[in-house]
Amino acid sequence: MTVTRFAPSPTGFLHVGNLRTALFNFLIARKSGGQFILRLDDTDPERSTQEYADAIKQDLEWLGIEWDRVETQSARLDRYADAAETLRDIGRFYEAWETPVELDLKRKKLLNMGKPPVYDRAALDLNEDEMTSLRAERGNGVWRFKLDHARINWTDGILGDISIDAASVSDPVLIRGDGQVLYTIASVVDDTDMGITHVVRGSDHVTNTATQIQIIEALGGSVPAFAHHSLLTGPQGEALSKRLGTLALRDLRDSGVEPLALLSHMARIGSSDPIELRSSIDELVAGFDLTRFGSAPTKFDVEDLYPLTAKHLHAQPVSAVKADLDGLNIPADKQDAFWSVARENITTRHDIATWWDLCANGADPMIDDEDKDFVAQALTLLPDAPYTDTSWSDWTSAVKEATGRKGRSLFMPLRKALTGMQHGPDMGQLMPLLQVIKAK
RNA sequence: GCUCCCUUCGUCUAUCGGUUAGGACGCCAGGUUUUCAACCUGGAAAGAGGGGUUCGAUUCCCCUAGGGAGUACCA
Repeated sequence: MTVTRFAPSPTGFLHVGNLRTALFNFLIARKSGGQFILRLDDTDPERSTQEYADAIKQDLEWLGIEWDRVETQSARLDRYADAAETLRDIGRFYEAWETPVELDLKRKKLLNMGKPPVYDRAALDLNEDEMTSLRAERGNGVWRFKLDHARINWTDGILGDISIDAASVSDPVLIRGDGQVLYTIASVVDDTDMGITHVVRGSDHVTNTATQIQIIEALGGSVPAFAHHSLLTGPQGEALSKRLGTLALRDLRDSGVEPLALLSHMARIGSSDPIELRSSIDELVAGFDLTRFGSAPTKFDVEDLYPLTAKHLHAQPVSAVKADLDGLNIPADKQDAFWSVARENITTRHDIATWWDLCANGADPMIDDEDKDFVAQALTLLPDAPYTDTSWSDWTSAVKEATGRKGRSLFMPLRKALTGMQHGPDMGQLMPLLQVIKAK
């Protein structure tokens, strides 16, 4: 059975980049009838918080991305200790005592010589006495996984055949000096234990994947299918990380982006399938195909979400916006009529209020100088509210009769006088809802 | 610096050596509409640069330029 996971660390709010990863894994699982696990990678106690963990769940729930179960790394520390023991037993794990400053120095030295900044494995040459004195002097060292210096190959679900020389990568630190287990091993132990079959993550992880493949093999696990999607960039191709502050899912929600608009966009952007608004998650699942995604960096423009949001809203029945309408104190008997005139003139739900304000409180008239007399004359022919379905046509017919104006020059000045705008809902339908005509 | 990935209309992309280089979104124009939207029709719009290989290169190879990522006792 297909088992996928989304493994955010609860150290911040989810943003569009995270969502893409979550959505891919979710869709793959759903499409094959498999399982989707939400895994909280909280091995870093200094940065992980319960608040962020809760926020992540809320954001996914808002979007309708449902997980089959939640796993938490902090509850699985004994499993990581077991794995560490195994690696020690088979001679693939070694302790090293260089301080961060020393490592930094070594890196710079190699860099200056034009060589890759790879850890030199000096700790491997330590004899028992040296190790004992280092331990006495500096306490516990870090534990590094001893890579097998061969090429690591895999066929990536998106990138195709990848080959990375293990010698170009440092032996990864798996356990810190203070004993804290690091992501690299926690992740592979979890993936193996949880039977993860497909790992889709950002291409910032390709090097991790190379080393993790060796760790999985060393631990006797089976290597899942890996796929690395391209990273999102801003509209100008700039790194998205610079703008992530404004691209948190909760900020998008607050600015009125609709879940299905966001989902429809994120599930297709970067693929050869057209980005179209889907009306349900099931539709998204049905049309999802990982092989259609390219590996080039993908430009993301938050503005693209609004046309989709508008389109989604235009198709919604009044029942879908009941809470919004109630919130504006729109009488129940007027909601149907109001929504049918308002929905095609809004981009987000926030815009609903503008139209209701027009209906309830009227608008400052917009009257061109050359239409002054015409509008004044017309207004004398306009009866007082309430209006009906035929009020607009009755009135405009009377005005036409009295003034001889017709067509656009007849209607537009009247629209502007009543609504203060030259565009908006169908006037015939709007009239019955207008409670105040300020121009009068 | 080193490693990996990448470069086709404004954007996301198709093309497995021979195409009028296709589609979608966006944009523009016309139609329709009292307005906007929607809808219909039409249109503009692309192979980073330079070398090869080949009868023929967007496609294969090399170089250059550019973009993204990694190079942590973060994830």
